[in-house]
Amino acid sequence: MSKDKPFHHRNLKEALHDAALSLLDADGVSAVTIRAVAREVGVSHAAPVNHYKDRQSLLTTIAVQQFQNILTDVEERLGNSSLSSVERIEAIPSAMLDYGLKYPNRYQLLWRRDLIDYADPSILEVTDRIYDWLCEEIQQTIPESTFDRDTVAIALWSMVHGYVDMRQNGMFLEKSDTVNGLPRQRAILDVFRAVLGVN
Amino acid sequence: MSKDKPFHHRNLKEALHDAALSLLDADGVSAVTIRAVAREVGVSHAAPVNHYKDRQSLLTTIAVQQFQNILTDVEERLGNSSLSSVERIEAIPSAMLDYGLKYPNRYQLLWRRDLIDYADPSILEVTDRIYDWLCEEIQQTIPESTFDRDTVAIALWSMVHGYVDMRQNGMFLEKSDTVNGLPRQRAILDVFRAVLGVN
DNA sequence: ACCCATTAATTGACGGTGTCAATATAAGCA
DNA sequence: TGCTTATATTGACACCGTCAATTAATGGGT
Repeated sequence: MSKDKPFHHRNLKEALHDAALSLLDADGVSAVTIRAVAREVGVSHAAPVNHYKDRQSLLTTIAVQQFQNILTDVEERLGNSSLSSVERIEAIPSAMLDYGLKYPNRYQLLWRRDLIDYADPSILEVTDRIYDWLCEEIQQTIPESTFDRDTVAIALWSMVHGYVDMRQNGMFLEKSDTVNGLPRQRAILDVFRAVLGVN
Repeated sequence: MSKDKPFHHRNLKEALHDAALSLLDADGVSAVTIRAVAREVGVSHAAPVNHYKDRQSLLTTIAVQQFQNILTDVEERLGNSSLSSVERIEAIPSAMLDYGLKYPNRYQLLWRRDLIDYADPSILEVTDRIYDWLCEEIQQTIPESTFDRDTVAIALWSMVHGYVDMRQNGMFLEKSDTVNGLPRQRAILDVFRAVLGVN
């Protein structure tokens, strides 16, 4: 051990969070162990307990922050006032698609109910806000649809999530990634435009 | 140790498979450990290695069998000749929905790429056959659609998978489980009927 | 400046896991 | 019978999460 390492780290909590995220991106969620994270930061194996009660607590904190990042991205997209109404509806699906394809390991973590605590109020809050945005935009565009508003929202989000998840599992791999010159994910969204009755 | 227990189990492989499935249903995939399964069958902790190379091998074998069960269910449904064309298309989504809601832990396992080996040829074969059924039925009903056949198939399967997965994660929980007197999953499928252009 | 309560980090232990090597046992066949 | 092979056991190793006991440093009150 280097003699100049101070006993107190001063901001170990953030350092642990960063190290965990880095391990997650590099080697998947199974690599994000309490001990590995501590090792990465250069601290003893039980040090993290002062900042994260247990592994679930650490992973839940990461998930909250990631959902928050997605929400921020969504709100940035919706801040662009030159969008068509259908583009506004697709802001959330597009954000999820982009995020999922860019950070596969993070995306996977977000839906691991055996690892993160969905009862955590802060995670409920941010996912609810994303969902509310989606419903809001749907309501704006199709105020009187043949379909219940929640049904459309759930169907749309489900489709996007299912696509990202299955694709990351290697499903549909033999199918070309592009169809009619467009990426598959674009075609998937086009399918949903038929539901919305807009082009 | 009971003295009458024979050294050789004669069909340990099937016994391990059964025990694993039982643990999976009861306590989730994290409870399906090599040692717990061996314990359940009453055999030493390293006995399973003779029949399953490692944990991934055991879980992959289970996943293959479960996908096979789903395929069998699908083919039984499609054997009913009194179905409308849209009902035929929905045979696979319905089968997945029913399976996912009935066996949440098994369903979760099917999509855990960190636990099962999707490169296994037998798993590719059975998922491909399910996918081919879906494409076949879509082609029968909408031979010339504005959408690529694979796109519709992927979109439909994605929507169903995403719905089951997110619902099991507690998402959409505050939304009523029924809409207009129909279960939510039925409403979701109705949304997709709009895409198919049929009622 | 000192003391002391509080916070933060270390060390060591416990039971659990997967996996491997060495060993023991039984089966099946020549 | 005896030999080969398949199958199961035992024991070890390196991980893991978590906890209790201990040590180190901080910071506020006197």
